[in-house]
Amino acid sequence: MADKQRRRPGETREKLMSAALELVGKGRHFASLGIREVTRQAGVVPTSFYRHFRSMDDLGLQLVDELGLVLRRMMREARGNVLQADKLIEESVGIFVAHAQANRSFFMFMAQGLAGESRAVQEGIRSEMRFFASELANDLRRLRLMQHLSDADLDMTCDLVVRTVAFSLTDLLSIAADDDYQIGQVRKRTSRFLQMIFVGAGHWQSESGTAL
Amino acid sequence: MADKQRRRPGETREKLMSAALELVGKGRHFASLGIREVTRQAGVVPTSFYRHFRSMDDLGLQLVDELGLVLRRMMREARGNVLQADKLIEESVGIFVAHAQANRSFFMFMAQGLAGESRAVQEGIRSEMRFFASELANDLRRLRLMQHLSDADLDMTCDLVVRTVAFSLTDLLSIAADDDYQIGQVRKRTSRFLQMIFVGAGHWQSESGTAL
DNA sequence: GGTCTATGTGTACAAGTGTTCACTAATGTG
DNA sequence: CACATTAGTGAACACTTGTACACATAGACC
Repeated sequence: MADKQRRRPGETREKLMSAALELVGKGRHFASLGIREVTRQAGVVPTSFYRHFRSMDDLGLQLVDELGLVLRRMMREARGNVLQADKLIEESVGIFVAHAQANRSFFMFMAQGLAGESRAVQEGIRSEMRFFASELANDLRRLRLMQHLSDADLDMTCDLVVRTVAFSLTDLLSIAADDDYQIGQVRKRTSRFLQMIFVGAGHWQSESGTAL
Repeated sequence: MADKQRRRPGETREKLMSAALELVGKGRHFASLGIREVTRQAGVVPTSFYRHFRSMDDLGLQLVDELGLVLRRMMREARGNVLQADKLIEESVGIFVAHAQANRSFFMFMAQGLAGESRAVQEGIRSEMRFFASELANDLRRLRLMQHLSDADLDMTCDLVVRTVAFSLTDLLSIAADDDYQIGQVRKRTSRFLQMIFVGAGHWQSESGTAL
């Protein structure tokens, strides 16, 4: 008979969230997942779902929270590894790509959620991105970079940077996970995007009312 | 009795595609739509679906084709209205926003498809964006702008521009369709993004190996 | 030890799903 | 006009779906 043992508290909850991520990782879209499908993937009986989540949207929201942790880990590593700016951009993009590869499903979920079905998930991810951008702005201030920019302009720049990197996700996740050549291409292209943005930021204010 | 009259050829096909778009416009995600649901919305019997599409993915692909037409119309209008560059960026962004508002569902479908479930749809949309970017590059060449950039660098710049605008879609579509103030905000922010990119492009090459 | 709560299980059901089949009417082509 | 093709219909199928209910057990607390 199936055992009704109580395992580690929250174990089933994690299994359900992982199961959803696994399905997303396999190419499914989160919006198309059903409760039964997720519980099946998790090896749990359907009714268990309701012990932890009220709906799939609820599960999505909790995934966003975990996504926040993943992003924060990534930020911490980036801050540790690129203290003195030299190849700052390449390093950061490299770390981003590495994390995106290591947590492919999570980042797929993020990319999906930006235009997803649940308004709340959408707003959650957007909010994570805002936070990320504001942290980036703080780091640049701390490193005394781009000091000629007003706070608002610096925020805008960082917003643009974060968006650009986020968009690279769709490139990154659309190629095979082990296609190192293409991954390198994405990394190079993303780096150049950011370089161009920073060149623009470096020359901002002074001519923000130029032609074109 | 239900009439089995044959209407205008392709009428049901259009009704089905419109129905899918309507559902997307109502906030649903394309990946979560079912055949029965779409046919119901179209006011057609489920079996009719198979007369025109082999699956929902197929319908999605045909929507991408139509999306291409919408984008081309937009390009044509932009080319007509901003011939001599002055407020080029603001004008173009304005036209984009206007079209996005007028074809909200279409652009929602586009935003969803970028990280959607169907690989083919994904690739189709990406391909439309590439085309758009290359057309933009041609226009800039024609206007003798950014002539100091190599072809590759110009292509990269236009790619970045198109991505930035595309990302604005998620902003635009997440706010109410009649919230003119917020729409204005998005337009302004997008314009400034593009300005910064073009400032960067304007100062490229000369210092592409700078610090940072 | 008794009781409460949280977490697990199995069964059940009505509703919705994708797809197949046989049938019918309108249209285009000879 | 005859006829093949196209585009519509309704009924039926075997599954899957979300959710409700009753029940079991482990651990926490008194």
